[in-house]
Amino acid sequence: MSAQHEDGSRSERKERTRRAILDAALALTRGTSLVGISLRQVAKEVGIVPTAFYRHFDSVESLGLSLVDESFASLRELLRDVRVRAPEFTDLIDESLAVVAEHVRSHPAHYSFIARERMAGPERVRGAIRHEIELLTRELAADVARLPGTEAFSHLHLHLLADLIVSFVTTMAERIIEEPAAEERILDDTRTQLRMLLVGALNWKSPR
Amino acid sequence: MSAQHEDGSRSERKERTRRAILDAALALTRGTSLVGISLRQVAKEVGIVPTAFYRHFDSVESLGLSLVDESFASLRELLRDVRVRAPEFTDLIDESLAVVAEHVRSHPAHYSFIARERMAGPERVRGAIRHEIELLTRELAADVARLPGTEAFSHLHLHLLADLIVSFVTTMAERIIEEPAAEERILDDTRTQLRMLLVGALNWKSPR
DNA sequence: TGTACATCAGTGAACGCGCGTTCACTGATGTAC
DNA sequence: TGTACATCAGTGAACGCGCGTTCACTGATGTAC
Repeated sequence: MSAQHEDGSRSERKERTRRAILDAALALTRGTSLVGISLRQVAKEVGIVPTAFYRHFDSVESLGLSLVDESFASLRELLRDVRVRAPEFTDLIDESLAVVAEHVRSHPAHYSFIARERMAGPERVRGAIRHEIELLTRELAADVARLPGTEAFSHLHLHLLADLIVSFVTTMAERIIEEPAAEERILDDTRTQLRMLLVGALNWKSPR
Repeated sequence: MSAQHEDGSRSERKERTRRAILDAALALTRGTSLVGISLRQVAKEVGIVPTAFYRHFDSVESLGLSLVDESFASLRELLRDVRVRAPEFTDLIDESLAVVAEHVRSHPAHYSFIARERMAGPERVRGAIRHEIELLTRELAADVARLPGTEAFSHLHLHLLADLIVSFVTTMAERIIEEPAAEERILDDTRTQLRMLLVGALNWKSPR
């Protein structure tokens, strides 16, 4: 009856419990924040005794830091996908957004976790998210620099454009998560907005 | 020594306590969320006994709804300011942003409250914020429709442009709150980004 | 292959603490006459 | 203006509950010989 009677080696079973803890935290924070849930709620959801939690994480906060790592691993995967597939796109904006929407659909918990904890999470979690977004923006700026039409952009302006795109995609992801049934409309709207933006940006020349 | 010995009529003193509760909640949620604080913490901060809280609010959640009302009253005031002063602006973007920055500086707690609770607050608080943002976006769309250069915009595209501007200003406000010392740089960056956007939007013609 | 021992994920009792909420109360302020 | 009563913001004791964390433990799995 006890957990020890399940399949797998000891380390496999430990990893499975760790996974269950991470998933339980993602589920429980839906509609609240890490600061609004307890270690005991997580343990109960997983089906372990509260003290067993400490075999995997020091605290709910350090569990949160692991979720930040995971979520950004999935975002990097997204960026890699777009980068690899971009050369074959006939409409860069349209098809890039479709890839984003697909990722949001397959990792909704990660995207909404980041959206929530970015502003309201424990201090160290907020710091980790801020840092990861900064890295991601820099990666994206390097990608944008390879697009035709951006030759006249200064380093700063490339960064600002990348930053704009990140905030667009963030907003779109938040909206899809909030109202998944409206995904198509949200995609249409964001596409229009990005076109509005890029028509401007690509006619732009950095001063001096 | 007791609270009853302070100045003012009974209703004035009640209002003063109510104000102190609202302010205490704004202070305590800095860096967390309404879901991360307790009624007892608020009462302790104000200097009243926990049960006295109920003379003013049913729960921390309904206190949150009052804070949403307050915060959006301050945002509407901002919008009115910009609207009234816009005709005399020589540079619309530049001077509108300066007004926003000024408001963020004078009501930082309200802006950061909205930024935090928008994604992570109690369900009804999130709903109230979503609703207020929708109303604000509609107001802004009506303002934008009066600008020269927007004649070719459809109703939907006016709304999308207004929505873009709201998300820009939101992002800028979040950044100023996060790093008040960098206000000047953040303003410069946002100004550039808005120009990038508006150069595009004003060259835009709504299809059909 | 079998045995003896080490490891360690998960258990369960116990702790002191802060929580939201109830209730009957106090005493200054407000009001009616 | 003075008196008698009503109102009501704030008090303080009490409640049962879930919290994070400690500790000694159990017993299946892993390892060394």
